[in-house]
Amino acid sequence: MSDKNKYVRVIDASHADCHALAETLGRIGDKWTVMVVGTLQDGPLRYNEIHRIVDGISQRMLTLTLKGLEQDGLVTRTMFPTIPPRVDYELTELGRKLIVPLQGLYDWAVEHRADMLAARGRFAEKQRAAVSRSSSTTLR
Amino acid sequence: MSDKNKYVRVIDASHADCHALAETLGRIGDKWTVMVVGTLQDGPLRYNEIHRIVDGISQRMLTLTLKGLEQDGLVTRTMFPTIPPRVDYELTELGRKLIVPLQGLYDWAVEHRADMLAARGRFAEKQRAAVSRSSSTTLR
DNA sequence: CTGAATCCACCAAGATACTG
DNA sequence: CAGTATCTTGGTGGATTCAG
Repeated sequence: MSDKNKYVRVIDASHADCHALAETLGRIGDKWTVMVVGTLQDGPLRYNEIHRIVDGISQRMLTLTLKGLEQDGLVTRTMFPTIPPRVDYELTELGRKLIVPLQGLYDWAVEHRADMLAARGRFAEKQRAAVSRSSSTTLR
Repeated sequence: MSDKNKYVRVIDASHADCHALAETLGRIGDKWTVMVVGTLQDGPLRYNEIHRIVDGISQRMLTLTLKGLEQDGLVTRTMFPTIPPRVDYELTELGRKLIVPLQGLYDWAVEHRADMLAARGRFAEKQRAAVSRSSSTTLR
């Protein structure tokens, strides 16, 4: 495990392995999954507790997101057949391990968000300049 | 910068900051972005070189993906006004920094993909069991 | 070669209402 | 409380064609 990284210079040797990363991002890279995982990192929560915390998510999307996470073994679903019913969701060991690389990405996002926004601004500027230049040449 | 992490226990303190991560994942978490970044990590490439390597991506999606990456300042676009035209794409410093956290996620994906597939199998099994149970109770 | 433009199919996701 | 069912819609992505 430790000697594995010695020979891995970058993301992967063959680009075929890159599909693994793309596949994983396809699962957790949607709009809600990481936020739900984020709310669960401090301990188990009930359905409506998550619903209140994430705020903005619809019942449908919360249900689908939780089902997807359960399907991938990232959270456990515990049902208490009481009245009223109670369902707890909790990160599994696998889910907690996911938080580590997610943390790395989070740090990157926080640290470089300003750079990205600045780049957006410069890009928009260049776009407007290019448009005005092409329109002036075509109109005359 | 170094003392910042001392007070960050997990992903974030307030859930509001979690939006930064969700926002970033929304940009790079699509089907093609990480694969394009992966192909560019070894050096600059031309449009058609990327097109051949990524294989499966349409011209439209490649163009849109590259434009998005350029917009966010993750790649640079260099145009040579020759005939035939030639355009090089290269990771910026910001883009190369992104590879580090991406590597972490990649390692997680490779290491735990088997676990996820196993969890999928167990989930499908439980689903089928639940369906057959409910159908047998309703039919009798 | 490097795109842009157009058309189209699919589905992800929101709103709403209903159920056990 | 914890979902499911249904409808609707905006956007995403693929195929194809055109252009500089």
